Amino acid sequence: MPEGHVIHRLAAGLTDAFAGRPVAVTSPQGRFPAAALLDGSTLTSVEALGKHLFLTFDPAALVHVHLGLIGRFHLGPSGPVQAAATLRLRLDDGVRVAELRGPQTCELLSEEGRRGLQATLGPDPLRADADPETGWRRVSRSPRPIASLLLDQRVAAGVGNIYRAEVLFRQRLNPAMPGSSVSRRTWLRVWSDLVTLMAEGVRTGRIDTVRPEHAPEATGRAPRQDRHGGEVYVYRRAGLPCLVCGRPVRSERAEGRTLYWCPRCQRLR
DNA sequence: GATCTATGTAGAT
DNA sequence: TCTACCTAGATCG
Repeated sequence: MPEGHVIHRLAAGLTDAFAGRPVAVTSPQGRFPAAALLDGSTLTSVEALGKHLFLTFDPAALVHVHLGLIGRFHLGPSGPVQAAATLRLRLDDGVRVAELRGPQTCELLSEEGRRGLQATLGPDPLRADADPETGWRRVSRSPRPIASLLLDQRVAAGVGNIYRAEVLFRQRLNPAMPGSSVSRRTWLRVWSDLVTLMAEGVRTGRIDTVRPEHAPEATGRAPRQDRHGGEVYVYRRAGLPCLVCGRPVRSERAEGRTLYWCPRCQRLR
């Protein structure tokens, strides 16, 4: 489930498990040869920025991980290596292990490389240092639809397809509305909702966006049928009745991603 | 067991 | 706009 909340949870989990401790670093599948250089060094900190994860080691080294669509980083008790052919990176302190499989990126990064990457990312709703005005400048100057802008990591780093669909629904925004038509006040409402929803996602490890008054048990409407790990209004609910108005949720493929919305609750105004 | 699909992104066309 | 990446859970038969 690699939206930003997952990466922040991972950073916290890895920090809890390993920070300040020397770790055995290996790449059982061999596709991260730099593991040998890091082996035995101390993991000093783990930080999340949007969907990117940064592991800092002492002696000085920085590992950059991006899970992509299918990557997994699993934490568990120490034990023998299993399924080595897919195991890109393994951290082991003798008590706990962290195992990375299928990432889009796992690389050593220089400080300069990190700065360059950071420059491509907008504010992260899960970070205290985030400035929503940076995202607003990009939104307000763009003719692109707000649905497209929300997936742009320069607008809001860490937002993925689920949070996009859900925040647009919760704010009753039509996905096609051009960024330049979105008022600053509306953008700040969207931002504030993302901060709330994503922080809750970090806390629980799930994406739950349905307000109590719209929960199926409160309204008697059919519950979500897709098991992706949380209760949502529109994501992957195409054809099912909207939890608020009962109209069928619509979906459309755009820019390679599926967008979900309620044609009634999210009318273009 | 085979097949399908996905919460993402880069690079080719 | 399309495809590759290449894991794993859900679904199909």
